[in-house]
Formats: sequence, C-alpha cells, structure tokens
Amino acid sequence: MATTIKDVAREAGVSVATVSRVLNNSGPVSKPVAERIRQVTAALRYVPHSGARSLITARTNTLGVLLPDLYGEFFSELIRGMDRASQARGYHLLLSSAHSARPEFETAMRAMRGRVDGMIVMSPHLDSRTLYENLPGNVPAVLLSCAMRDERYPVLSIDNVAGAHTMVTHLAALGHRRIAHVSGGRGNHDAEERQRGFVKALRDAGLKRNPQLEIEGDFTEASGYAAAQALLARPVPPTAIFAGNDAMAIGVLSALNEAGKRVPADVSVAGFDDVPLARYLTPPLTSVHVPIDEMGERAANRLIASIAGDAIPRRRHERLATRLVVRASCGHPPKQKGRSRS
Amino acid sequence: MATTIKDVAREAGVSVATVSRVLNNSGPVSKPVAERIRQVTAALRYVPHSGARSLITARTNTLGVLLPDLYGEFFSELIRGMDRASQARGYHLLLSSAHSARPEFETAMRAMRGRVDGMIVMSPHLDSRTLYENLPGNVPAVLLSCAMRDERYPVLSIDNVAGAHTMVTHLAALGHRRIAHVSGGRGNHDAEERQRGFVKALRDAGLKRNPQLEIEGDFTEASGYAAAQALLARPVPPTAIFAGNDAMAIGVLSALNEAGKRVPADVSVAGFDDVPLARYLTPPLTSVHVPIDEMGERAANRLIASIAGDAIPRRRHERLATRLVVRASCGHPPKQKGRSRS
DNA sequence: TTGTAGGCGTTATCAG
DNA sequence: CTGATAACGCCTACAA
Repeated sequence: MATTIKDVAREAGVSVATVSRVLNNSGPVSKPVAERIRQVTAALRYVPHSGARSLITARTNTLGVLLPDLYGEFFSELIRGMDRASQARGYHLLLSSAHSARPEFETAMRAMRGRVDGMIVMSPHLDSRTLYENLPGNVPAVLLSCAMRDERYPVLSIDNVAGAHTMVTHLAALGHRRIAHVSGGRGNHDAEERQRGFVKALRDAGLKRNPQLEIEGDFTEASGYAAAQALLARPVPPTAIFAGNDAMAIGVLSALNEAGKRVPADVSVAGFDDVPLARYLTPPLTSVHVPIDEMGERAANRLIASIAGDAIPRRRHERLATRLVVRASCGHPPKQKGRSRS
Repeated sequence: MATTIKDVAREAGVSVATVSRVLNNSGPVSKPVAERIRQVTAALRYVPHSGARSLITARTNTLGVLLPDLYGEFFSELIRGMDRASQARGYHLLLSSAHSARPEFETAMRAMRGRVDGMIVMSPHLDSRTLYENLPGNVPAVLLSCAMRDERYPVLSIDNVAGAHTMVTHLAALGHRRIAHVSGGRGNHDAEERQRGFVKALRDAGLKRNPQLEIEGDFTEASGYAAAQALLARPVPPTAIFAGNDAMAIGVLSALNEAGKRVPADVSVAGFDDVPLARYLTPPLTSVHVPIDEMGERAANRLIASIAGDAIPRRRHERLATRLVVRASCGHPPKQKGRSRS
C-alpha cells in the first residue's frame, strides 16, 4: 500500500542501500544516480516510515510534552515557544495534557515512553516523590515549574518569589497597607511560591500579615471574581489586591467594577504573568511579566541539547527572571476616611 | 539498553510469543503464566517499542495536528478538546503549529506522513489548491475552518455567517445605524465568513454598507486597538463596533476607554468567540459563542472514527452552531443630537 | 496452551 | 561508488 524504500529502489534501478544513502547523505553516491533517486522519491511521494527508522537508529526525533489542564493564553504561548524551538531542530512535539491528578499522570507518562527521545514535564501539582517514580530513567527530561528540590533533573521555573516580592513592594511603596492576595491554590508550585514572595514582601515592608486578606483561588477568572467579592465584604476591605495570575486579576477587576469600585482610585489591582492582553484591559493591568514562550523555547532547547549528549550546564535549576510592568491599574490608596493604623 | 520483549521472555522463562499474547490479549495463555509475565513486565518497567509495533500493525495510534500560529485562549481550548477526545480513545497528539505560509505548511505535512494515522488540519489562510496538493492521500484527514468547496475531505467549521448575522441584526435592533466592523483579515477563512455575515445583516436590516466603517485587523488585540482609534477619527464615528473576534474587541474596548468613550453609553462593542474571559471584561462583552473545545473534540472523534473505518456520515461538511450571548457591552445608541456631556 | 520462525521498512556493515 | 545482508523489536501464522 504505502510506498517503501524498496519501491523507490526498484523504480530507480538501484539498491535500497543507495536510496538510503541519498536520503540521509550518509555515504558517497554519484551525482547522476543521486539525482535520479531524488526524482523518483518525489514522484512516488515517498516518505520513510519513521517507526522503522527509529527501530534501528533508536531515535524518534520527538519530544514528549506533559502538561496540566490547558487554559487561557498561558499555554498557547508555552506551546508556541516549544514548537518553535523544536521545529528549528527537526523535532516533533507529542503532546498530552490534563495530568494534574496522579493516576492520569502515570498513565500518560507510561504511554509516552518508547515514542519520544525526551520529555518536558510541567506538573505544578505533583510532589517530588510521584515525579521521581514516574519519570523515565532511560530518556532525558526537563521539568517546568516543578517542586524538585535536588538536581536530578534540570528544572526551569519562573522566579515567582522575586516577582511577587517586587510587586508587593511596589504596592507598599505606593502607600498601600492593606494588601490582599488571591493565590493560585494550595498544592500548585507556582502559586505557593508567589504567595511566599507576597508574605516576605509584607514583612520586609513592615506590614502585618492578615489572614482576612488572603484568599485561595485556582488561577481562573471565576475564582478571582469570587475572591474579590469576598474581600469587598470584609469589615475593612483592602486598598490593593494582588492576584496570583492575570486571569484572576481579570476576575477581580470584573467584581470591583460590578460593585461600583473604581480602579485604581478606590482599589488597586495587580496580576502576574503579563499575558499579551493585560495591557488592553480596562484599566491596563499592572503585572509581573513572565517570558512564557521563552520558557517553552528554553525547555525544548535544553532537552534537545541533552538528547544530543551535550555537556550538562553546571546549574541544572534555572530560574527565569520576571519584570515588573507598571500600568494604570495601580495607584496610591484612597485617603483614609477611617482610622489609620500603626 | 532499553528492555525489550526478549528480556521479559527470558526473565519469565517463556517465549516472546507468549509475552506478546499476554500484553495484547491476543491468544490463550494459562493463568499462572500470564500472571508471572505481568509481574516481570512491571518489574522491568517494560514498555513495547511503539515504532516496532507500528511497523507490523501499520498503526501509530497518533493523530497529527497542524495549526496556524498559536495565540490567545482559542488554541488552548481547541487543543484541550482534541486531547480529551484522543486520550479517551487511546490516541496521542503530534502537534505542529505556525503554518500560515505555504512552504512551512508543506514541510510540516510531509514530516508528519508516516508517523500518524490521520491528520487534523486547521489552515484558515490556505486555498483549496494548496490544501489538496499537500493533504496525505493515504491517511484520513479532517479539516477545520478551511476553504474547502467540495466534499473530498470532511470539514468542521464554525457557522460564522449566521453568527455574525445574528450579532449585527441584534445591534440593528438596538437602534444602531452606524455599525462598524473590524475584520480578522483578508485571506482568513473565518474572518471572511464573518464579514460576509456582517454585510448580509446590514442589507437585511436595510442599512447601507459604508467602507469608512470597515477596517481590516488580524485577530490580535493590537489590531483591534488601532482599528478603534481609526474609527473614532472618522468624521461621523460609528455607534457600534463589531469585532471579528474577542481579542480584537478587547483592543477596541481599550482604545475607547482611553479616548474617554463610555461603553455602551457612547459606543457599543461586540466580539466573536465568547472566550471564557469575555464575561469578565469591563464591561462584560456581548459576543457570539463558539464551542471551541467541542470543535476540537469533534474533530478528533471524527478522525478516529474514520481511521477505524466507520461509515462516513453523509454530510461531510459540518457547521458548528453559534449562539448570541448578550452582555453589558451593547446598548442603544446615544440620542442623535444630545451627545454625552461628559 | 506454548514455541518457532518469518517479515514489517530502515539503516549500517560489509564486500565488491 | 554500489549492492547484499544482517540487525532493530515486535507480532502472527503455523507447528508442536
């Protein structure tokens, strides 16, 4: 049915070995013969069977990608970055998502073994144990935003703590003393780091941590919306709300607007990620810029390098720097009408 | 290095045939033997080499997915839908993006041949000719949002014309007579269909088409922003702006807000797609709902069915229905003379 | 119920 | 420079 190398060889009047040599530039072939073979190959629309090839070369030229639930702009960007890097080096992407839960993660991991040369795993919900036990021993892997303490696998992550710290410090510098945080959810690595940055910045600014002003969300707009409503219902609401990502910040903006609060006149709002649309929100969102596509790109490049057997960089754990992006959604707190503390 | 079926056989003291039978449930094996084999398989963490297997079964259990440039929420949703359906049926997704241009499309298509059992192709920028010439003859394919006139391949698309028509009719019913359209760009299939719906609805509402009120964008927030600025500069600006997708509508909102226009008091704004965050915009965006993830899901299911050799549905071309979602961003046009005094 | 052996499409190793 | 031919890991008749 499908044309094989034999068909090409027969048609061109040569042996399969010669055809193979032409197609892979792996050996000397005379000009005219090579030319004829190329012609026949094109005419027959022949494409080598990658499975058969990988059988002998032990390479699939494919990277496995394991992601959590896909949502929003974030993953489009991430995948875009990985794809760009992969294509440039002749690799394909075998994608599998929705593996926040453990059993699905294990299944997906197993299913990939054998069809990929390496794996990129993003699994902000799983603990080191589960990761270790399921990561393939035989192929290299790069982790994204994972809770990996040691250096057994290279990990790429966002500098969440510093990013959140910078943001909260910025808010404090604007004069805010009641700064709320809507976190991305317990058990999520990025979310917890961002919260750590928040807490640390409060302390560094000499502000007291207030449980009333910390709410757990789940990185969705809906959870940000609900969180803001809850915060507004507090006896003394916050003057600034720092959301764990832009999606939740959007939900926060929505709730504030609905409640008749002006941003930033009444309440300041800040996000994290700085997705492309952040600057087009009303008002434009102050956020922490994360180079998402670059993270994807780096992960792929790093994996490909380690597949190729390149020397492993000394520092396996790499943190991507963030950048504070100040826009109109944050300003000074409103003049205190009630008591001012401390 | 990697463990093979032979290792398992040796370790379990049986032949490779028996191991194979156990792993594929393809033949009678005695209980105790099967049990031992399963144990050894697990202990050795053996996973069959998919390439070798596909060599003989002629199946890869992989779907190839060719997408244009990834952006925004749209593609996260789409991929999520495809992945969900694929996983449920034991298929993997081999993803490749950024193929708006012809040569890249051809390369990507060729690279996939041989590693997939079927292909999902989304290529709103390419013409039928190019598509035909590059679509694989040997594996089934499903097209998304493609300009395919005949029925050679099944096509799934959004009912863009009806969606746009409904929206514009809605705006006209609110009293708008100067309705602008920011289109998604010439050469993009979805964009052109939406524009057709816009034009048709104008006519049906007895409104005259006005070139001054039609601007070409490219589905990005930035282009929506620029378009709105241009529209505001018109001698007589529109009272409603219908953007070809939500991203551009976001840009429009941003520009209007910056120009001090109130939405919907001064100008109404509508989008298309109804991405998850549309309801959380300020103001919440009136849009045309498109079941994006369902489209991905259906595409995958349909492809898998045709791989399995299921009977092909009579109507190969399937249009997904859209739904008007009315929110606060659209209202009646301002009174003719009494322009807002703010 | 189990084992043996042939072959799937490639590439790599030899001879020529 | 070119052509046989032996792997690669697996599945599947066919034989036992």
